[in-house]
Amino acid sequence: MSDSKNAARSTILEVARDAGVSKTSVSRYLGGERERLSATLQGRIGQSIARLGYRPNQMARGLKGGRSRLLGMVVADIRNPFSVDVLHGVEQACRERGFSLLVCNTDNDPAQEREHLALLAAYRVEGLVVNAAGRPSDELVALAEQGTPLVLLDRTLGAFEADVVGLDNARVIDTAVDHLLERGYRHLLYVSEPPEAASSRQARLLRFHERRAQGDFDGEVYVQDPHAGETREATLRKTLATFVNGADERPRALLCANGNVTLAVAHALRALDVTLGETGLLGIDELDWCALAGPGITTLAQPTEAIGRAAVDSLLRRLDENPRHAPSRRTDFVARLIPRGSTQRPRRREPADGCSR
Amino acid sequence: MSDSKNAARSTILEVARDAGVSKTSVSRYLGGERERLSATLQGRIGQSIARLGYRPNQMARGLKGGRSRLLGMVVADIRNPFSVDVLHGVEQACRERGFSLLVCNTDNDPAQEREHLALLAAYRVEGLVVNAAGRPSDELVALAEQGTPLVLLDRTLGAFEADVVGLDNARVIDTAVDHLLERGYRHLLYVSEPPEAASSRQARLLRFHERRAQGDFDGEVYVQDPHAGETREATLRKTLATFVNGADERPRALLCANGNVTLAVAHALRALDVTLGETGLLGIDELDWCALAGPGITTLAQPTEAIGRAAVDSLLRRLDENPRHAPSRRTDFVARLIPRGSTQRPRRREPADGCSR
DNA sequence: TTGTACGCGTTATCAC
DNA sequence: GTGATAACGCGTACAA
Repeated sequence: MSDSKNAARSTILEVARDAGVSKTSVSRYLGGERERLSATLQGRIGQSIARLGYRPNQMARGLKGGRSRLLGMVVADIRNPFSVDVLHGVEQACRERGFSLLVCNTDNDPAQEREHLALLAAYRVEGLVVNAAGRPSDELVALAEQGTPLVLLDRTLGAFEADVVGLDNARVIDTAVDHLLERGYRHLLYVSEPPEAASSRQARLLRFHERRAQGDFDGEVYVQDPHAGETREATLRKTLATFVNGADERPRALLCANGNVTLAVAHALRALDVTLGETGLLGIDELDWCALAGPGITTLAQPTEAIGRAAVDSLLRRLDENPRHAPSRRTDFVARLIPRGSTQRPRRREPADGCSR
Repeated sequence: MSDSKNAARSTILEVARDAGVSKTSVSRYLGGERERLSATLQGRIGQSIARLGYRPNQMARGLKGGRSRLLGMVVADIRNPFSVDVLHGVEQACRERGFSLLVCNTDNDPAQEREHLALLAAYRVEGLVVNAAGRPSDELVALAEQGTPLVLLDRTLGAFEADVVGLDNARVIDTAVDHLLERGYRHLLYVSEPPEAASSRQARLLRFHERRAQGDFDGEVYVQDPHAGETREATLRKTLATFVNGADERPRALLCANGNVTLAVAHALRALDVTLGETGLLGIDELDWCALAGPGITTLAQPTEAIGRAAVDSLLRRLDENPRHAPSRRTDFVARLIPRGSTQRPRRREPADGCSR
């Protein structure tokens, strides 16, 4: 359109000169005080801005007012669809509230987490959404002590004081167990990733133990090998084989603690040629493909986007508060059951037919 | 450890005072000129930094030197696993090269793309990895003209001059078609999202047309309804039903242009109770669950992380170049075939057995 | 209604 | 070796 030269970034001063006004007027024009300027000036300034393709420098802006308009998010595993969905919610909420989001992925590595937190601190983010692995790092504690509002996603961090947004973990286990019992399964194997690393895993596991203690069903627990690779797959497969082919007569079902586990278990069961439904399978976390595997995998869907939005809400609320050290809040969500074929026991029990669908 | 008060962020000046030195010395200490300081000073400064928990303000840093050490990435759809994998590669490469990454998701919305680009410009990112939807926005052109190095991911943008990193689209179609032909399929349906929005889609589609013109097989093309929802599913299902149950005797196969299409097609085929393998299915893009659906879905896996890293490499290389307007480079990658059951035609052809596996 | 002057935290350029 | 001082681009009292 205009003859925008291949010039470098222009500054507010250049705009001012071009329009024949002072920096202040330009600044006001940009800062929402447009009404206080005469129509003449507004026109001239607007023109100059357009002609020069001027963009205010957010760095300088943040430097002055101390408000970076930046929020940070630390994600433990960006390749986990659940995390991405939550991230998506966080992102949208940020945009709506006029903040930008700096996203960091730690790949579940404490070292990377430290590094990223330092970075976010360096950019003076005004708040932080953290989906952390393991114990709170020093960096995180330091940030909290400096008064940076913090929201923990999904996992609490020991005695660490901070707002938490996540699932009602006891309730999700209850829903899962109830569904399985209702469908007639009486011998359950709960498969989880190592619970040490995340409080939500602990909470779910704990509840499973509690329910088992009530005596409605036989219950076992298998904690996955933390080291990825062939070995893990093999051990899982072996464990599942033992469970599935167990001697007892009670209908058996698997309960997967999260989406990753569901994926791994589904692979293992497939390798073992297990018929889903006959052996029950229920996974926490809904995934794109759950309807596609065998007769469909029953899941408990978390309201992922809502969780993300709630995290931002919680953050901004705290940003507005004066006594920054108000008691920490906890926001719990409830998962929604999506019943599919994997928890539908076959009517007749005639194993003669080799057909596995 | 130390008595870190709940104080606000400390500045370089405070550190200087605390250590009884000048800001300059502190700045040198941090800026890699540590050797030029006496051991005494180094000690004092180090202590003070630790005691005050000092972190340099990246905003101020960027303001002065003009180097934000920030790279930007615009992702068209963060919920697409392919995008996330590439992002993961970009992220790692950034870290290794000492840059931070500002990630923006546009949800394929040009308005959001504009907004995000403006934001990235405001933060003075030194380079941009763009996975854009549709035509180049003014914002993008403006950024390019200002000399911000740009790398386009997967899609070129018309006549727009910029480095491009992506797949060799002709080759991936060749590999796909060759595999299907080799497996005996002779009637192919190519399913794609609307090609207008992305050059890579166009390139693949074009190549499919070219191959069909060679006469080795019957070929049809179905372009998905761009509007998501029930209607799209229904039309897709109907189209596939017509194709699969077609009168001709030639073995039929579906070729899906990308991961999203594969997912949609898999759902539709399932609803239609189509036996995979008998009707072939091959998808571009590898997904977590491809081994789980029916007999497994054959895919062509893109080297996603490598693509991400290559994008950053290309970016940084251009950052170092003096004649910023060097001819634009193109980096092409090759997809890897992962054969599974969905392209394995059954040996015997006895439709009497109702078993679908 | 408009302009001047200062400070935000940092680095770079000088002097000492 | 070390330290004062001037930018960097912007917002904002304050003065006019």
